[in-house]
Amino acid sequence: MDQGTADLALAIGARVKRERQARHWTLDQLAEAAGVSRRMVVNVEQGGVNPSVGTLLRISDALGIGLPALVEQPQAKPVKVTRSGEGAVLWSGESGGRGVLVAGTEVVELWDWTLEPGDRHVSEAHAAGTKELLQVQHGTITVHVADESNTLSAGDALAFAGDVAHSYENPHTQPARFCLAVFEPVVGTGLRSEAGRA
Amino acid sequence: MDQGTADLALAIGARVKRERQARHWTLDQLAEAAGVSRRMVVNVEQGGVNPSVGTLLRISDALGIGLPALVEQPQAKPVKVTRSGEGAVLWSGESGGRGVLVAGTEVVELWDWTLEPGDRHVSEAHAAGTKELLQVQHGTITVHVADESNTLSAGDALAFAGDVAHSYENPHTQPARFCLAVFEPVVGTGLRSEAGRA
DNA sequence: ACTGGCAGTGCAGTATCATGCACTCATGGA
DNA sequence: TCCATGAGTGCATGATACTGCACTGCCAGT
Repeated sequence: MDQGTADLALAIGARVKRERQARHWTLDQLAEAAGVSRRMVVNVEQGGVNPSVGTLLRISDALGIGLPALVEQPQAKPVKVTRSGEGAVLWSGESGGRGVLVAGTEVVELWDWTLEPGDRHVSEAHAAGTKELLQVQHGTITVHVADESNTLSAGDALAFAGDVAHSYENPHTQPARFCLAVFEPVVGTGLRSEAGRA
Repeated sequence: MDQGTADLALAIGARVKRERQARHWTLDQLAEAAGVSRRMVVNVEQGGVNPSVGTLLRISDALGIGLPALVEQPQAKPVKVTRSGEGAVLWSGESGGRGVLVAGTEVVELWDWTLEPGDRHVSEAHAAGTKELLQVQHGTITVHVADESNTLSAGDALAFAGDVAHSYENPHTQPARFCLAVFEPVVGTGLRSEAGRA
């Protein structure tokens, strides 16, 4: 392993370890979630090996971060100004479904959504960097994110980037309810570092 | 090599070949510039192998494009589904209550908490700036933050700073359940970068 | 002391990445 | 026709990524 590869391996390892610990995951949990051996997770975290992209892909997948983010060389990123995001909008469907903002601070919001059968809520893309996390409490909903649709039943959860157009839909015959956490990065004041296109 | 890895290998190969041909380089030229064997360049271009990051680093270096640009997934999938029962259990009480991480990204986590009668979970103070938002789905819980205690019933919600010691408790006779969103600001070394969205 | 649970190491075995060489095939120019 | 150049293949070989297991050390709880 040459010098450049060794540096990269160390940087990757530091990121993996950091992300794993931020989630309070053990080595075993990450290993199982990623489908690689625990031994390999240790090796990668310590930068002691030159892993294949397949291995890194599985790890980055399990962590929910992009592979490019994992392999970025440590260097200053260009600062990108993001557009202003629209405020959260209360919504109600014609069948009685509604989205209610139940708690919020400047950067995080927690919503309680009820979708009656047939209800559908379409959301514009939010500010860049917005993340949404939801978990279904009962019923079944379908979430569309960027050409992709995911059907979720009670207990299922979903994490996705809210900076693309997305929608929630209840195409079934039973009412559905889910909680939704939205994180919008602060724009205007803070500098937000975004991975720049090379 | 699994399916995801194979797809990625093909995408990488296509990019390498395109970049090489755009420069009117022969296989030998790229191989020598990158310091890898010509045989390996061919294999990578055809997506027939699962190369190590070291190899890809040398190739991306020779081509003058960044490694992240090479490994970007064709259609980035910033969506992660957690199926019911798949979440990592952070805490479980002796009566059967538990806290399960159902969805999370780098900065936000969504938890599904169940507190059986008598259950009590005490949390250390998190990093400065941490915010927690929760809403009770059913039952009644008492949340202690700093010196203050709040009793919440179904539908009630609470937002508070998580950077002080706090605890969740169910001193009643019915099981309780609530969803909890945690936002942890990143105060680290500045190593963190945001995943570039494709 | 005696349990877990987690982080990390050591080692043997297997899969495969990666190399070097020899070869075919196609193109094009003298 | 002969020769040169570049793309791509088949194969034997060495290096190492990756796995699984056993093990140590550490810490918290009882």
